[in-house]
Amino acid sequence: MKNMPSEKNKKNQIVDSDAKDLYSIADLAGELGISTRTIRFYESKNLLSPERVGNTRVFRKRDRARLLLILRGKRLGFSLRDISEYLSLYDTDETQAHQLALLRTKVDERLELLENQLADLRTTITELKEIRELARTGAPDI
Amino acid sequence: MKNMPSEKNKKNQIVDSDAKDLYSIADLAGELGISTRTIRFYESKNLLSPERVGNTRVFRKRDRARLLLILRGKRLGFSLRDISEYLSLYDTDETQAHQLALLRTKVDERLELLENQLADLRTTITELKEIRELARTGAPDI
DNA sequence: CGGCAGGTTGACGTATACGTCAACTATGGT
DNA sequence: ACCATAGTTGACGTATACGTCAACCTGCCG
Repeated sequence: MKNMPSEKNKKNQIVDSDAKDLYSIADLAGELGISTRTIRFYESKNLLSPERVGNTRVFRKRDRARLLLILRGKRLGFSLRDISEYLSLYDTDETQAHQLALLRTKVDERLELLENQLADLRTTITELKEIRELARTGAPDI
Repeated sequence: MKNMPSEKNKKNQIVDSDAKDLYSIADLAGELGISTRTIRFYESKNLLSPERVGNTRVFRKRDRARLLLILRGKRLGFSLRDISEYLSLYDTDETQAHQLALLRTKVDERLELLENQLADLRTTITELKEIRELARTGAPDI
């Protein structure tokens, strides 16, 4: 992932998120270190549905909280599609029973994938160490 | 007062003010038949204080209600300065006692002014009728 | 390697907002 | 007539938002 323009971040670091209840797209992008372009992209993927005042998006606290969830999900390695499914349950299931079940399923899947990758990586490292040891002791050609 | 561009009104006539709680400057201008320029002018006269989301004004229902009061005051012939004084009391006096007293004072002043103008107009009309009668009967030159 | 999918970003034309500096209109007073 | 005031409006340069159409980057798979 590429770095965002630093002047944009610098411009918005004074945003006091605790006191505000309305945010522009530039406010959120600057605060969270993503581009306005990315926020609009997420909306096009139905991850976000901010209000429009005139033609301009206006975000409420709950939109900001939702965006924070999206970013956290991404950091944990979930796809936007997974996150979207999760959030659509968040939107509709007041008891959150199905939401928790889905979350466990997704987390299990993700853990399994990461553990497989970890095992692969360990295997690769072990094999490389073995090859290095053979090269050092002058053992048979590989 | 000049007419506003009719295409602007036409564009915004579908605004459902009862359901919304946030308005853009163009929303309000279109709905109320004034220009965005005039709304910004009122703000510069401290008659209005809308929120900013980013650099953009966002108006809440109470801002809209306040703007309606301003326009009503103007229709009754009050100056913007009078209206501003009235509204500043509206902002600070929860019991509205001073507000009502000031309103009565302002209305009395306005009525007195209008009644004086009415008396002047009646006098002028009476004098013109007298001159017309003299011209018709051939009485002494004026 | 190439292809694909996911995710992000860029280019760009259009629209609207903004603030500043004036200009215009109407009214009243001298 | 001129001047002052109140109220509105215009011109204009700047900034940012918007949506559309691509392009780019990364990782994975065959």
